[in-house]
This record gives sequence, structure tokens and C-alpha cells, in this order.
Amino acid sequence: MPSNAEAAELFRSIADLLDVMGERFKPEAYRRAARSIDSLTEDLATVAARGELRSVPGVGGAIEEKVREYLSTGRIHYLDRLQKEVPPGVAELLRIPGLGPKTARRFWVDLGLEGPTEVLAAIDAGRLTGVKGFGEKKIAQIRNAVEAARGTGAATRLPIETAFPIAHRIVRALREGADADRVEVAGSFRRGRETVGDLDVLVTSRDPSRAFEVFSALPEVREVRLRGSTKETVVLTNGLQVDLRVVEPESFGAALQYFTGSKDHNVLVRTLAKEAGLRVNEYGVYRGEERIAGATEEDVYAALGLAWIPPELREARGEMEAARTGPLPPLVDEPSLRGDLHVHLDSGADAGTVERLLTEARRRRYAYLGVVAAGVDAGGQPIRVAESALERLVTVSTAKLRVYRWTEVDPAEDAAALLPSGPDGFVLRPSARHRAPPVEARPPGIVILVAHLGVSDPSATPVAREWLHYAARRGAAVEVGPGPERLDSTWARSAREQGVRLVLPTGLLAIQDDPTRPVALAWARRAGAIPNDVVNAGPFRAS
DNA sequence: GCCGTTTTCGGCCCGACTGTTTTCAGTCG
Repeated sequence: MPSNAEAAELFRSIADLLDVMGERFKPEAYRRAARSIDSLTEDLATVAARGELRSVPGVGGAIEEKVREYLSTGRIHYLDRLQKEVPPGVAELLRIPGLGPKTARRFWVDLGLEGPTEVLAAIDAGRLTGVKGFGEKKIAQIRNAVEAARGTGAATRLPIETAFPIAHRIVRALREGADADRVEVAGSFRRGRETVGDLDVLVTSRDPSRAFEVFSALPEVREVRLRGSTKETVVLTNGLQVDLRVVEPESFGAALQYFTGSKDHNVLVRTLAKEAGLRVNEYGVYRGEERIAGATEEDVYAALGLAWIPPELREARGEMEAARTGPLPPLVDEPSLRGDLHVHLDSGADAGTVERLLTEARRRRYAYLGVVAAGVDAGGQPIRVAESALERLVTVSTAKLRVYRWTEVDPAEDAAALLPSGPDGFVLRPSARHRAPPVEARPPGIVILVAHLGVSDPSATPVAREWLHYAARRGAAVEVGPGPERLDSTWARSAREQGVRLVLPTGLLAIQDDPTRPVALAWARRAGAIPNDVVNAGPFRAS
């Protein structure tokens, strides 16, 4: 069965092969189309059926045709042809860090080396020694890279929730130890993408060498890969690459804008600047030699006639056009969260747990809590609830902090449980077993959240789509956030497009550096959600 | 191969770092 992910992968393969063939601009065109296809919220087949493939950014006539061919036959002839011309090992060379298309092509065309194994053999045989462009260091570097790539395979991206505590430890260390005034993690981390390939850390510091020292000395650092006067690259023990850049305060906004990306967004920014006779780089916005902006991101965007664009929206999906006409609608943010509607008090919860929960809820000025007080878990077993903790929580329910009781149900197993019997609402826990939601089971006037909707397994996708439709018809909300059982930003965007409201977990009982709340917020923001789109970002009343 | 509120043709972001170079090419982000 065709999938968007597979189509994108095929176009990336085409791009790699064209790279090796020495094409200049086509590879980037295919990659851009692949990125667009990856971020679609609909199936390509659906878009194709409406005849709207050309409206996907980066898809023109030639790629549209290839998409149609893929959808009807599962293959792309053009790719088959390229694969016959380029040996598979040559494309493999491209994926080795430090080896690019030029080197891969030289190995293949000039030296007849058709893959990593042959390259290693050639190095061992001394065949590269004395070849123009290959000095001693370069050869050693290639050998190391090829050998390292053998063990690990393709570079993997880390889930943002895994990178989150690491990023925060780095930021703290730099703030405290390096005399750094401003410290920000830019890149896809700042855009709140689901996964990050590396971390880009920007600092301003009166003492750059001190910043590099502190950075290199972090306990997680496995090796320092390169160090210049403004930039240092290290690799952590878990394989994550982290770049630290020291920038001048008057350029901080420009650098932050530049390194936050995305690539496609920045291309649009630079193109717009060019049209206005300006130049943008990581140091600022320039008219001729004169810097007219750079200290803050707001200045940079303003100099181009744009409203500031939240990082989560910088994906070249129409945000530039929106920012031209005025300020963007304020996205949901931390202060707009007014409560948590999906709290679990597991069997270990005690009076201390309740106190921590209440203290944190009051500190954040939350107005309500929805606590799961009964129900069944994914295995159909009754959920174990700490009764005394629950009682304690319900008794402190006041007008200022209202506590609601929820029943969590697996709707297929227990449709009868959906009849009203005291609780204030239901948390649905759809299991992968049902092909369709229980359309008629929802009693009127009862609040429903669709949570625990696992979509990490691609085979669950059709089920999840049905649940979104269900939510759209029934006015239910869906839970967005990190973890295998919540929806990511692409799903959140899909939900919004169908008029489905979101509910965000807030990590009330979380420990330091917990990613739950910030990541859930980032994903809702990537979906363009304003407070009105989020159930727990406003007043709430169970009916 | 894509794209257009200066373009349907002629562009396509731009600077740091590294290594191998007598002034630059390749890679990366």
C-alpha cells in the first residue's frame, strides 16, 4: 500500500542519486518535495484525487507525474533508471558524514570505487596516497568516517522528549559556568519538531574561550569534533551532535533566526530580503554595508516587513504570507493553560502525592483538574486508583480549583460504561483492536477526551483517522503530546483542520526537565493552535 | 526541477570550518 513516508523516501533516493550524477539543483528540488510530502496531514492519494498535488510546495509538473505513477504502480521508473546507472554502494557513500556528492563521484568515476568496502580496501592498498586533493589527514578522516558508519548505519534522529533534558542540562551549565548572558537552543529543537538530528546552542559571552571550555567539559561529551573561534562541535556519549556558537549581542537575534530555521523558511526569508534590496545572514540584516537589524528576532523580521513568526511555525507552510499582513494570532502558550484534564493517581499515590499535585496546580493558578477515578486499562483490567488520595483530592475541590472525576474506558470492550452514572466525563482509551469507534455510544451532554490513542505503529493509522472523524462528529477532544499514546503535531494539525479541539497533558507531578508540558505545547503550536483550540486553555465546565 | 506583487526564463542562502591549497573546493548546517 502506498504511503506518504515511502513516497518521500523514494524522492530522497532520487535526490541522492542525482547528487552523485553531478546535478546542481535537481537534488534540492526533490528533497524539498520530499519534506513537503512528509509534513502533509493527508494521504497523497487523497490530495491527488482532488487534483491538488501541484499545491504541495515543491511539487511541480514533473514530480506530480511521478507521484501519480507511484500511487498507481508503487514504483517510479525514473528512480529505477537512476539505480541502474549508479551502483548502490556509491549512494551509500553519501550517507557517511563528511563525504559529499563530489567525493563520492570522484571515488566512483575517477577511481572506480563503488562502495564503502572498496574505498577502505583502496586506502589500505595505498591507492589514494598522492592522488590530488587527498592528503594524509583527509585519507585518515575518510577511513574513520567509513569505519564509524559501518557500525552505526544511518544517522538517527532523537525524539525531542529524549533530547529535552540533555538540552536543559547544557543550557544550565553554560548559564552558571560560562558567564553567558544569553543561552538559547535553536534548530529543530526550538521549532518543537518531533525529532532532532542535533542541537544548536547559541550564547553571548564576554569570554568565549571559557564557554568552549565549559562546553567541552560537560560529562556527556564523548569527543570534540571541531573547534574554531566562534564555533565548537562535540558528540555526546549517546551519539547526539551538539554545536555551540558564540555570537555578539548585536547579532544574537539574527543568529537565533538563522539557526532556528527551517531551511525552507530561511530560503524564503533570504529571497524576500533580496527582493527588498537587503541581505540577511547570521549577523544581521544589511542594506549595503550598513546593519539595520540583528539584536532581536523581532527586529530582523520587522526589517523585512514581517511580523515576528513563532519558531514552531517556521516550516514554509504559509507563515511568511501571514506575517506580511500583520501580527499572527497568538498561539497557545504556557500561561494560557488553565488546568489538567487527564490526571492519573496510580496505586502508589498517597497524601504526599496529593499535596504536590495541589501545590503545583495552585502555583500555576490552575482552575480545574480532571482525575481518572475509575475505569479499565488497555488490558481490560480495572484501573487501580489510590482511593484515599482521590477522596482527599475531591474534598478539597473548591470554586477556585475544581476537581472533576473521569471514567476511563475502552469503548469497544465496555460500551455500556458510557452511560452516565456519576462521573463528570469520559476518557476514551481506543485499542488498536477496533476498526471503528462506537458512534452511537456517546451519551449527550458528557465531555469526552480521546486519549491513549497510540499511532506510533503505522498499522494503527487508519484506526486513528477514524477516531479523529469520530471526535469531529461528537465534539470530543483529542490528547496531543509526547509518548507513544498521544498524537504528534501532524496529527494535531489534522485534528484542527477538522475542527477537533485538543487537550494537552501538563505534567503536574513531573520532576525537573520533564518534557511533557513544553513538548505538548510545542506540538499544539506547530499545529497552529490558539487557546480557543485547546480545551484546557480556557474555562472548563463538565456538563 | 521549481518558482514568480519586478520574472514563464534565469535564478536557486550563505558563512564557518577543514584540508590542501599558493587562492580554493568540499561539506555542513
